[in-house]
Amino acid sequence: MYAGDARFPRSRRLLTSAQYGRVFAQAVKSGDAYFTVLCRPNGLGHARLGLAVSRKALRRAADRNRIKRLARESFRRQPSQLAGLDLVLMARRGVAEQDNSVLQRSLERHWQRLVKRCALPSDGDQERPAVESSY
RNA sequence: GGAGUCGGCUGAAUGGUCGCUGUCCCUGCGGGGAUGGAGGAAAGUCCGGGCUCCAUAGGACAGGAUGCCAGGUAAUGCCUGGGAGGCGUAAGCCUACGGAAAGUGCCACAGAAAAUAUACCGCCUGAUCGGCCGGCCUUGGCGGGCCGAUUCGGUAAGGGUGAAAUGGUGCGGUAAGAGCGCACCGCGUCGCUGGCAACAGCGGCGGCAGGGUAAACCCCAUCCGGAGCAAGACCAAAUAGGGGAACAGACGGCUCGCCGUCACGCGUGGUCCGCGCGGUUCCCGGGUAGGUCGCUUCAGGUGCGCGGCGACGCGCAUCGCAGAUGAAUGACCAUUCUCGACAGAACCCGGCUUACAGGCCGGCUCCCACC
Repeated sequence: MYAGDARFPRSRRLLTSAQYGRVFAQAVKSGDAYFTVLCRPNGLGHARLGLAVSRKALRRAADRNRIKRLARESFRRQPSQLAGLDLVLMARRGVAEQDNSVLQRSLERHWQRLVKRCALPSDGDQERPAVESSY
């Protein structure tokens, strides 16, 4: 029963450019034709969502609003397994042509993938350098 | 009823569940409740204002905008009314609608010629020469007509062109012609009348300037300081740095809060000397992240009355109608219908322009039918 937890208050969002910068600096990615989602553990007890929907990807403001609302709605309805992650969602060019149900399925896939991927290296959360380039 | 034209309105509805956000109330500070929450274009950012900061004695130049007249307005490049020209049977629509008798530039092709005014073709009188024809008479002369060539002149009527050629039509006139003369139209100018004016009407006078292009330069008239809410005002961490105060090991001096000497720590170095740096606490101002204000109550909407042809103005009553800030105004489900367009506030207004599935209402015009 997650109904009581399915809210989206201010604490569940990324609010400053510093918070966005932290995610961009070192992130686990998940991408498809519609979205790219960046993810990084935040050490908090809950998840936080940030949106980066550029004017370049979606020309009309009405389209940008629709995508952002859809993403927030999907994020809000996720069970608490996302807890402890900062997420930044970026829209790609083709999104406006798709209808809501298609995009909703895409978003759910992203959430699940990122939960799995971030679970593995999060053992120590020791932020090993991403430039591990192994030859 | 059909075709057209002008103007206005609308922009799926109802219920349930889960959210976001402004305001108010309650609270055990976890939250709960009530209520408000995109547009006619919120768009393009093309004009005009308010507001804020900066600049500013006054003027000139440059640059830009506007361009028939009058009115409306906070203001306009907007709107209303009027005038002129063009289109349409009409309702109605369109107009960058000052100046080409200031100067400069450009004008392909065609055409005799494209702006200088007449050269060329053509037309016509005369002169000379040649040819042909017929007339008169004293047979050798006289005086003619027509055609051709050359030439002195006269012409601007005509010359396939072209977007455009010294205004058009008619009559007279002439060797041929020509505003050469006359009438009407056109143009210019002067006067009168009507109108605030643009302009219109009427009358007189002048035979009459001379292509187009000014969204080519330009001339004339009028207007214009710059930047924009990331404007601007305030609060203000951490870190670094600036200024100041107090305290900080020992000894000595004196004008009694400063000076001098020696110590101390760190760096350099193998070590000494030497050289460089100097601690703690508090305060002050600048300033970054961040936050607060600006931020929605107004050139405000609606109704009624009055003034005005109208845009609009005045008065009274009444209503409170988004205010976010990584940025709210949504998602899902069900039912119904004519299956739903363009599109999302970001300081605020007034315009213009552009986009738009459909639906509704009204005025006017033309045509057809019927009474």
